[in-house]
Amino acid sequence: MNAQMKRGLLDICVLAAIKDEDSYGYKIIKDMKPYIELSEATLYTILKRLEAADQLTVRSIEQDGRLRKYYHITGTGLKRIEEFKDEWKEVVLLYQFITKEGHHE
Amino acid sequence: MNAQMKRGLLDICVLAAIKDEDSYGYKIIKDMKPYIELSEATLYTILKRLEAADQLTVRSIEQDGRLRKYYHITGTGLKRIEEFKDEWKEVVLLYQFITKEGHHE
DNA sequence: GCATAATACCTCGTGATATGATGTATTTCA
DNA sequence: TGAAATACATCATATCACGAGGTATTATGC
Repeated sequence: MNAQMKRGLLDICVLAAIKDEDSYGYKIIKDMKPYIELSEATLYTILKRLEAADQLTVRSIEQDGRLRKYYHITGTGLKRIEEFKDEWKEVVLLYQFITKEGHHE
Repeated sequence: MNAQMKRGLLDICVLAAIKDEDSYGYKIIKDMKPYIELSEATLYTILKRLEAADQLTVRSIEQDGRLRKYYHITGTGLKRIEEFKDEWKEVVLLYQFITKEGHHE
């Protein structure tokens, strides 16, 4: 999938990836890989953005001397997913506009 | 629809708007309005981009002293729409990932 | 034992691009 | 006569995905 298409989808995907269970950077990338690929640089940009927007919270855990940051979705984050579902309806209409035959009257 | 979501869709929408019948800037905006709103600044940016990518051709027509530029889709443009349909399948899978309940095993 | 890969975090610079603001010129209509 | 609609255009700005590069630890293969 190209970069333009990803915009508007990636944020929501990351929220979805931590929705049911707190997760951390490396795992999020692996979990999303079958559906969409994103670089670490992209993910950390997104996580920062979502944290600044109060859509997730962070909790640092030291495990065997290795740092791990767990991300937890907030109410605002869950709301964002719900809003996306509404927006999706518009996207589907747009898809129909793109694929329908004979626009002219 | 937010700006991020529009990216990756707008180019294709403009191509779809001229797919069956040549059209010009102002009309394209009006035709797309029920489905997606875009400013003139955005449209002319897109038209320039699509022309540079050989996805459409331009033909200037003087009508009652008023300039009108008609845009015509090329084979490359039609191919782009077809490619988008494939990409759409990935987007739908992504939507399922976002909306499914219980990601954890 | 040692190199390579995997895990796990991070920053910086760049390129692509949607949009508001702004400008030009004509026609239509109240 | 003046406002709105038609129709084009440019520029500056903000957002954002990503490649390139960096640090440190643990696991794996030879």
